Amino acid sequence: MTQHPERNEDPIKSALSGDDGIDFTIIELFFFAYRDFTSDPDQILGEYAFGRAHHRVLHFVNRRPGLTVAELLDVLKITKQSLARVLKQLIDTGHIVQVQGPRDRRQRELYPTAKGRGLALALAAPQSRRIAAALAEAAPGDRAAIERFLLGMVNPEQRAQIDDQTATGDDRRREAG
Amino acid sequence: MTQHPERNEDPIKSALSGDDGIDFTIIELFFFAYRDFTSDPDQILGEYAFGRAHHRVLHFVNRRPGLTVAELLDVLKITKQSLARVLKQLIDTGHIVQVQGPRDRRQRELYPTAKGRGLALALAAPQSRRIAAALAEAAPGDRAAIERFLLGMVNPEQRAQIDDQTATGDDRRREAG
DNA sequence: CAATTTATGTCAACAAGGCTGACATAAATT
DNA sequence: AATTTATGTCAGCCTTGTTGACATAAATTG
Repeated sequence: MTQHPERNEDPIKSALSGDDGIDFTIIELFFFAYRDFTSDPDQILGEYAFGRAHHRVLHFVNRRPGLTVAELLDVLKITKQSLARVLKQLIDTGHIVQVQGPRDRRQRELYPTAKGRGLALALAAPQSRRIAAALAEAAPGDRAAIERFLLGMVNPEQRAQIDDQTATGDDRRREAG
Repeated sequence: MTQHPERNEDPIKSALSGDDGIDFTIIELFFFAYRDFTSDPDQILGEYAFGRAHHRVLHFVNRRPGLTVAELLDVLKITKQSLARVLKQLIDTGHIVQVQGPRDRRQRELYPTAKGRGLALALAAPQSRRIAAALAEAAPGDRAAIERFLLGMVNPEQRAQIDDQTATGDDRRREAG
């Protein structure tokens, strides 16, 4: 009985902890890890007057060249208008080009240019280095466990999409890990 | 020689993949995992007209009751003004109370109220469930590997801060796997 | 062929939550 | 007494998300 009954306005002095049945350790680690992970490309983006929104668009256009605007909206889960602004800037600055869809000429297939590819690689490099450093201390087999965990954190409906994506010409080092 | 020399404006048709020396698999998994992880509390927050900024403040005030405004700014890595807006709302709605610092009376120690504690728990619950589900398929020892990895993703200077935090009355289940 | 649906683009307006810079106050420190 | 520190607050700006409405061209359907 360390806790007295308290009025609603009273300060609670005890820390919320894992004892409350909530996995605060991983909740918090995930928060800090992602915060620093996304901070890596920010300096580079600043030089181009771009933000994280540009980074995400550039990333997925490089990962899935030829994807349509509708597909990109679905991956990013943002609205058309939010995408339009940053996409326009990326096109105007020559990082991305639009190609009329071959089957359906209403569609606009999005491709990176050499410039866009270069920037995407430059942005991903420090993130990849951070990951490599974090994995350097890991035991063999940890990579697979970490990938399983991260995939398990994704909404089930979305997992197939990611599997497709990563299976399409992706990281062969997973096998060699 | 599948690639011809290209002009800068030409579309690049090949997908960026792990072959480029970048760990795109984990970069992307991390993106999707975090996106869905943060989406969990959003419905609840909507009912209170709160956003993720409120969630973060509420979370850390519950995890470290009595922390000062300056300490909170340091943890969140945002500016005083950004914090002021959401903190004021959380105080006005009775989720957080300020207590004059006992040693230094300029300081404002931040504490959750019963209401604020309740909301913090409600917000963390679906996130914890998601983590538990992702870990359910994991092998024994995977949790430790995942925690090491996530901690390894955090900037080294910040790690001590997190260690302190999670060591202070935190998740004992780490021992029990 | 005409009507409808679809993929995209665009305009206007708005909100959340970051940011900076400036200034005020009270309390601690020198 | 002067300075520094912790906090609060005002004004204004930017990015990136939102909604709703409308335009166009192309595909699809009746």
